[in-house]
Amino acid sequence: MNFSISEENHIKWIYHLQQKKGLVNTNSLAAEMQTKAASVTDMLKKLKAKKLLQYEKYKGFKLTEMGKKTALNVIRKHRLWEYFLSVKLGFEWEKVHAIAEELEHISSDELIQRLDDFLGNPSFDPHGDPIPDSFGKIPAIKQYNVLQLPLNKKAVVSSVSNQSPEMLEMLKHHKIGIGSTLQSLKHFAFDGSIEIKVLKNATCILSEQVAKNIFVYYD
Amino acid sequence: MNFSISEENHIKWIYHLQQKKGLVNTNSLAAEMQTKAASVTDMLKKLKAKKLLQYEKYKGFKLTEMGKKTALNVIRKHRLWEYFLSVKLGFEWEKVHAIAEELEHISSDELIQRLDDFLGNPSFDPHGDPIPDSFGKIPAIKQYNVLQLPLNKKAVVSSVSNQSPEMLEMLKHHKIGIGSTLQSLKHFAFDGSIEIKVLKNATCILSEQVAKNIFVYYD
DNA sequence: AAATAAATTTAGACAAATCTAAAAATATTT
DNA sequence: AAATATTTTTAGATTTGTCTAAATTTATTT
Ligand SMILES: [Mn+2]
Ligand SMILES: [Mn+2]
Ligand SMILES: [Mn+2]
Ligand SMILES: [Mn+2]
Repeated sequence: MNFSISEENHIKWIYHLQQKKGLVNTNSLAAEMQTKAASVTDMLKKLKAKKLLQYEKYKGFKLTEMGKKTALNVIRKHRLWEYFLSVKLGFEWEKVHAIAEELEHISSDELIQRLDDFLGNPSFDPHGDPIPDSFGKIPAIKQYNVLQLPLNKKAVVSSVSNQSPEMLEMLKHHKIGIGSTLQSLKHFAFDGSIEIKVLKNATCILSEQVAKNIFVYYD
Repeated sequence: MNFSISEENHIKWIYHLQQKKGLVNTNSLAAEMQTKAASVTDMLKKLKAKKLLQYEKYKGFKLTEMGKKTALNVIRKHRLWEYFLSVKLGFEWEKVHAIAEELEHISSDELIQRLDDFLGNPSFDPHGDPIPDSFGKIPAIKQYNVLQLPLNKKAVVSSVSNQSPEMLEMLKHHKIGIGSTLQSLKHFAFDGSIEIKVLKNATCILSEQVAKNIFVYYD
């Protein structure tokens, strides 16, 4: 089934708030989406009619299985596009969200499947959030700070928690980016710095201050 | 200024029909866009109010300079996305148009600039249509059939006029695609076939039947 | 120059998505 | 348990984009 942009946005936000707060109510959804409670009520009725939502008036609401599946598909598209914008087009991380907010509503399933493959089936978006697969399954992969990484274990950079220009300059210099594979080679007790090998590139030293912002995963 | 999806689609079609037929009228625009004449009239008034169109009722209409610029920007986005879908994601050519019809309405200018650079600033979309630059200028580059290409001149593949699976199989085998650089080395009078070198790849022979479908450009 | 045909516009309706203001239901306080 | 506050829903309006059917204008024939 195909849903409107507004329907998709509502479903997605209900999902996010359900995850974060356990339950959602009309006012908090309206606040989050920068709309009015009356508009939310209108949409709730529509989503109920489309069987995306269990809803009894005045009693609250929550997504049906189909609603969840729909939400996860929008989230999947959002995060894949964010990864594309960041890794392929070189966008700064704070700019990708607004653009992905539009791109997530492009409807072609084949587009998303091909994009996913083109990107190398990434597990996390540039903010470190997991990317659901085409079944809506969220990868059960843990992220680690690079400082916690076992020595010599190959791991993939999934996110960086500081995206200042200074940090970007440094990462660029070392040819480290989201999706880079690296190995931790040695920890130095003297200053907490670590030596890492960036696969297909050189070995380098990262200060503790830098390293604590870099997160990786491995299987 | 930002325009709605419907406004952008109308502007784009008026531009196309203006180019092809010299002038556009209400009925032909309605037919082309699969809508009704009355709906077109409504939109014409809106576009006039936004100064995209010169329009006097019953007298006809045509785009203003600003209207043309807007149309060319939508066309630029459409064709860059088509190139992306075809060359980067490997879509068959007949599928890219429908998806680009949605993607062309994503509003970020920076996105398009970065996409253009990421794609290597292509001059033609996969159908051989020229891609306007960010000023709306259409490249004054001529395309040639590969059979007409001067010997040893390096040229870039811009389009292929037959996109059957059999043709695709053959091109894939020779590692020829949109954006490939090649040189024509020799013409054989016996059967009209040509020997070409695909840069960074091997030399190969193309039958006249294949070659007549391949178009290239050079500067 | 009428008469007729074709193209275009208007009038009025409808669906989607939103809003404000008022009413109704539920929750919290006294 | 009343009174009050909060939350949610309804009623009715607005904007955008579309439609059908009728009216109007322009073009083409007789
Ligand atoms: Mn969105
Ligand atoms: Mn994100
Ligand atoms: Mn379109
Ligand atoms: Mn095209």
